[in-house]
Amino acid sequence: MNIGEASNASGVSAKMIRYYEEIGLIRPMGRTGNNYRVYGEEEVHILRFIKRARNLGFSLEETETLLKLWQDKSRESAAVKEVATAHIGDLERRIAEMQGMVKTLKHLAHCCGGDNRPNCPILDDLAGDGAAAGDPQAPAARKKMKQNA
Amino acid sequence: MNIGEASNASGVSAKMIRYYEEIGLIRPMGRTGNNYRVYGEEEVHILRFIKRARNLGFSLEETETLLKLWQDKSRESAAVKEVATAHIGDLERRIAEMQGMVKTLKHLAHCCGGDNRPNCPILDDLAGDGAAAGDPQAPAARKKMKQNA
DNA sequence: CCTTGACCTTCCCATCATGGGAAGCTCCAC
DNA sequence: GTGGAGCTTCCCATGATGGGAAGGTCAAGG
Repeated sequence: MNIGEASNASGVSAKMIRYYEEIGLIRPMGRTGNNYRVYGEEEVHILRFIKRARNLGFSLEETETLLKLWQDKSRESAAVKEVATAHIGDLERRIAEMQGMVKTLKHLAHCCGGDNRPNCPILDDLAGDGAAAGDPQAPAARKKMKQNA
Repeated sequence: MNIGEASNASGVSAKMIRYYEEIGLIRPMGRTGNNYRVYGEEEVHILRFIKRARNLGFSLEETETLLKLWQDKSRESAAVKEVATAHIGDLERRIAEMQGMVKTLKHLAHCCGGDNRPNCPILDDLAGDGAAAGDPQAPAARKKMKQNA
């Protein structure tokens, strides 16, 4: 099987298959005399595993961990569950963050006339005219900062 | 005001302030004799606007649009609302996608013993042993593909 | 005066996962 | 043998941000 067929069979683009090989996520494939990579059913299975993990939002690093666990017949399912649970937590954090944005935005959009007049509570909020809800944190190290305003 | 003070006052890192200038999001600042950038209250206000927009998840491109609308006193609030509404839609799409992942993952994690035995439904799912839910789409163009399996 | 160190400058590189595209092969069918 | 689809490698781009080096500047304190 050439890379294109492996791609079709797995749903992973040829570009990504080569990339996964490059970063060591999958083993370098054997080559035919013409220097084409050769794939078998097992490789396709692995690629589908990766694809599925990516579809569930796992990073390539997490995917690698899962892949190794999958191939380790003496794994403990607790290890797998831990990766999954951490990922769930991560997703939920991001979801909550985005939901906060949506909530604020919906409120602002609701208050905005959306007509041909310039007056707009959305811009007012962004400009800080109302009480802005957001971390009022300065980002940089800010260790000593000269205070010579 | 130097860049560090503007950073502290706005919550935008100095690095990002320079970057925003580079990509044209903010106008190049005047320099003092020592080649330091100089900021005033107005610039800090703009930076806070940007910061707030970023906190609400707007891309820099959207932020630029909003910034221009903010500075355009003859804008129509409909234009602002449109940007916000589109962004809300985008966020909701992403939230839904992630919620789908969470739902699947929680189910799988729930079914996983999480003990010292190797047997694991999470890996089984990733390996495609069950009916996998995910787009069964091949990614690449796949226009002609030789089919000589 | 000189040192120290906090600040500024520019420039390059890294992230994360993916795609685009060029240049140059091979292979197959016609 | 020709055309075109497929393969190879290599470089570049994305979006937004951070890290860090190399070097200039400024202010305070010895």
